[in-house]
Amino acid sequence: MSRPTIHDVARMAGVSLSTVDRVLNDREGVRKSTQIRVSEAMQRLGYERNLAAANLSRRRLYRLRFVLPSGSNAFMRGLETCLRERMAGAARESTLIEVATVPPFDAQALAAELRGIDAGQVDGVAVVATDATAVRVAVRDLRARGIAVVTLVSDLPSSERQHFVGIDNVQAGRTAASLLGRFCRWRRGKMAIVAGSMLVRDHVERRLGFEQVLRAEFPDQSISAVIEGLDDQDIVEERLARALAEDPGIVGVYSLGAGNRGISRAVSVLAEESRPSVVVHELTRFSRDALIDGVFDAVIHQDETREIDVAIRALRALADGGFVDGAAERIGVEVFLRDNLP
Amino acid sequence: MSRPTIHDVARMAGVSLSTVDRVLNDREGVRKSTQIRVSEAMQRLGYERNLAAANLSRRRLYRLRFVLPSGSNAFMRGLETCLRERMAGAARESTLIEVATVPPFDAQALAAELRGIDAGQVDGVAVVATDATAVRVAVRDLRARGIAVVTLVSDLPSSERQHFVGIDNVQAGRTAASLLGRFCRWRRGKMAIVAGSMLVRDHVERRLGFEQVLRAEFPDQSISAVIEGLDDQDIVEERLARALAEDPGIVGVYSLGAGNRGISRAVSVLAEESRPSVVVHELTRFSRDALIDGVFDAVIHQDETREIDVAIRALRALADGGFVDGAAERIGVEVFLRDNLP
DNA sequence: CTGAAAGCGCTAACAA
DNA sequence: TTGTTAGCGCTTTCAG
Repeated sequence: MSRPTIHDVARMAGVSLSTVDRVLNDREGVRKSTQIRVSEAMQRLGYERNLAAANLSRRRLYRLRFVLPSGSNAFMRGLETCLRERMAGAARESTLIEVATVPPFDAQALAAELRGIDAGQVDGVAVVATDATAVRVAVRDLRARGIAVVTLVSDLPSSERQHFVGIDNVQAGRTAASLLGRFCRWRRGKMAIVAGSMLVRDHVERRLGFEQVLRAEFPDQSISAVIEGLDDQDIVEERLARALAEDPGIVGVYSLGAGNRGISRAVSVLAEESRPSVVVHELTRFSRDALIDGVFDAVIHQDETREIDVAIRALRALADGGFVDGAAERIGVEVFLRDNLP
Repeated sequence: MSRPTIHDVARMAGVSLSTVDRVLNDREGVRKSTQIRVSEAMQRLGYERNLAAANLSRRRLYRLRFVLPSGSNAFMRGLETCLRERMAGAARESTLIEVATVPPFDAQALAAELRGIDAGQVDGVAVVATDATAVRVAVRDLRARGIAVVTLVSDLPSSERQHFVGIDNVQAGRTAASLLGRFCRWRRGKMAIVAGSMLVRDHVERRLGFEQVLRAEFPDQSISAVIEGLDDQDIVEERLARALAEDPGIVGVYSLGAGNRGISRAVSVLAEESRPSVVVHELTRFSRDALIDGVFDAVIHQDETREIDVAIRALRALADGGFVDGAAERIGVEVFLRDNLP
């Protein structure tokens, strides 16, 4: 037969629909004894609430707010585009998506934005976190106001966010080393790391993973000093070009932050046979082109479409008082070569 | 405000709810002129039907049948497990999932199974196709009976299946070559291909992609004759072991079918320094272990969880007369190293 | 503390 | 050809 409804439960427990509804949503005003009777009836019938019907009746609207860094970072703009593309579909599933942007790396601005979010307007927030105390506090306040919070792409450990939607960055770094180490086996030398800033948690973790694996598995390769490119393509280009010119022993480059255009330019001016192997992060139209042109060897990626979908599902579930299935909603570290591009 | 409902449309068009419902579901019995009036009202209001409400009213149940090969193939068993894990969740979204298995590579058995599916019992079918005319015919009949059909993992080109949920196997082969070519740059030699059977379309495509890239990008490496292992671990082991023993020039192995346990055993008996680089397909607990032990270098994978989810979404959409967003529901060729394992 | 009744947006008899 | 009415499973007043 079909699934039991509150009618079945009501009949079995000998109460009215409203009473079943009360215990179902544990509202107050039910005598302990009847509450038990109803719960037992639910148990026995294996009752499960029909969420669609409940949402229809309630005219439930999930109001979600995404807070992203502004600026030219191609990955973040891609995330935003993807989010906007999801809006129409989400509306059909009664969820309203709004996007707010704040200056990147600016903890105060981010905290202020979060503080401005009203529980009367918003049910859940997904935020690309900047790792700072002010932000942690702001997240706690959101939660205190009953708003669900997940972090996206960049986590905020030991905060009260309920879930993190993003990749394991240590793993990403390890993967980069594993690739670069194998790619460079035929010519020992130095590996150059280009980072945005060692103040950002993701970058530190990626570097850590990279160095772990390179040292353990490819001891013949050494690591040259880290180049800080501040995620700016021009600075990246200039500093990497200088490093490559000064040290012809560099056979591999791992860029773990943004500024792929700078990497590409610095490498492609070299004669083909003296170019290092290159692994970078995030598949964008720029890194894609560089991959196709053979300037980059591999791109480590996180699937932004999936991240958005997971964040939406997670926030909806949390807003309903549910939980997130970590394993099913995991975001994996993806590897792209020229040959498996989407 | 909130979204317009049929009430709004009815009022604007000056008709009753039933009439709106009639044009909405283009049922007959509506005068052309009123049908136009109603459609215009919908246009003007930007009306979109609330699927959840419609399904509630209709007590809609999506009945989906998955048809998979039986046997010990670890990937297929993984698919089945994953499917069974989805059942409970699917039930909550009013979709009933049933699984049927048929002997692998047996087109007649598969066709018979499909022929036995009753439109009164099933709304959509996902099938791991065996490429044969009998199957194509069976698929056409299913469609003729009004049942939605998608192929899963293995496609059935130029059939009437409405969508294919699986990876691009040529791309998978190219990716394998790209990896193996780069991994073996330090020691030229031969690449051994281990296939299940060249009668299976996926395997042919993977081989094609592999050879394309190897020849174009790594002309120093040559390809030794294809070893047919019939997807059986013991046969695979024996034949690969013999090939490796007879030809010490083999520096790379690409296994594009099943039988990973056989590959692993044949390789791991060799001294570490004389082992070839190995790339195989499908992440299972066996290939995973081999990856961790350093016996395999990379695994090309298709995400079965995602495949199941996409197949379910696709079939539901098709059963409602909708369509599948190919780009959004694409299954990518994934690359796993020891370091980015889930 | 508990129940009756109306309604969410849509569909499905049954009349007219 | 069109409209009325009674639900789908759940929530929400408002009485009692």
